[in-house]
Amino acid sequence: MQDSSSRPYHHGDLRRVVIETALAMLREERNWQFTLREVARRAGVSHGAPYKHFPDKAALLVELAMIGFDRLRESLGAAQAAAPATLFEELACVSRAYVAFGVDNPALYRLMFSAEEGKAAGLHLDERAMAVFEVVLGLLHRGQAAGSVRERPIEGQAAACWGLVHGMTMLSIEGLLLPAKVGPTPLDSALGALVEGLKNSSGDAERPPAKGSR
Amino acid sequence: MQDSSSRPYHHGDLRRVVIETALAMLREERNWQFTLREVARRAGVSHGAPYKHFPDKAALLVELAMIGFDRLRESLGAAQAAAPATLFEELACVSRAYVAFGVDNPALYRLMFSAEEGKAAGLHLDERAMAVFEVVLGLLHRGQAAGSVRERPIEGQAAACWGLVHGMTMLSIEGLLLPAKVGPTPLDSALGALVEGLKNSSGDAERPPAKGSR
DNA sequence: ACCTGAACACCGTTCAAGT
DNA sequence: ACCTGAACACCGTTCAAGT
Repeated sequence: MQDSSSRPYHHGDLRRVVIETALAMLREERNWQFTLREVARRAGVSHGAPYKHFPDKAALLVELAMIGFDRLRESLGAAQAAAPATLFEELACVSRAYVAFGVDNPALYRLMFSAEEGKAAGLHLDERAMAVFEVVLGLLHRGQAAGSVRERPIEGQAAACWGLVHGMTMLSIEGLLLPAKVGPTPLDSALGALVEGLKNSSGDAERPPAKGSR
Repeated sequence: MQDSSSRPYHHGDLRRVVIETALAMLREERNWQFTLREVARRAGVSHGAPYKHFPDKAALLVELAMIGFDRLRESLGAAQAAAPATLFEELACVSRAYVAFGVDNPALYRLMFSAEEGKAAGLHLDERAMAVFEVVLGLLHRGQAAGSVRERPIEGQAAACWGLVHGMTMLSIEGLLLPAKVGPTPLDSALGALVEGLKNSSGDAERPPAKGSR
């Protein structure tokens, strides 16, 4: 803050600049296949400079993915705060916010789920992903406590929610949910069906699902 | 067939060889980021040769994706043929076959949903994807005719199934369905919840979903 | 008609050298 | 401590030239 103008170029904090430039490029394209050299070009540094702050291009990608998960979780939190009282309405709001995040940030969202590393970068990435998962988990947990969600192992139901919403997001991004084929509001239809399955439908909740359990 | 041994090298039908080499490489790695030059190397031709059969690397990728969709649809068909009588058991079998296909062919599966073209290549790719979607659609259609699937717009419910199964497949491939977090059989749990929502549950099927319809 | 090999413009990554 | 610029090995793509 003090002498930030003393050396306007030769860059005070690359790293932040690199990250923000990359995020901007992800916002512009729908592929996350940007080139490290162009990031450097846009940031106004030589193409070797980023290597003082990231060991790898992969390391930068992991960093971006983690930021993406953080932002997604924030989006979900905001949607949750603004949601109506009913638990299933809340679930619907959060789901819509999730899909909207993916559709608004297709390149970033796809990058988040392209891992291909995770090993060398430790499990920090998976941790961030799990933070998103736990939003759903907490929601269903409250629902179960309140008696509106049926009494089944909760992780399976949370996985169902995540899977459904993630799947709808990816299909939307890929442009595969053509209204002609899939109806005007596929997400709401899908949520409707799933909610019907999660709901503790007035009495017959204790009955085991089927006869051929085995 | 006739004089296939007259020129054993200098390649009778590259194109098929290129495609099969690429498929083999997709089977070995979990990224679809193979290099065209290595395909040529493995096929024993110069790196320029493939360009006589594919205008682009992207064109080869589209071709591979179409093959992938065809194989997926075949897998689903086989699972359907071997499935038990109940419609929801059939749905479960098909779903399990779907996820298994993705988990067994992670690179190919991810390639199939990486489009990024679709424009120049015409809509042939989307057509193949829709053939997969229509397996689900047909299944639910029969279920509705038999009265076991509730009377809602069927495309939305089919979209729900596709979204759920696609999402579970991708999360599985990405290794994000950790048993510790998600339970031992997340797919079955998820299917259970969804099926509960699709089912025409003995009488109360005609009731509209909620009061705040608007 | 099909394939080769040099060529071009580009990458990711490294490393001595500058400040 | 941080950045530059040449260098290396590699790509995708093109194109004259071979058979």
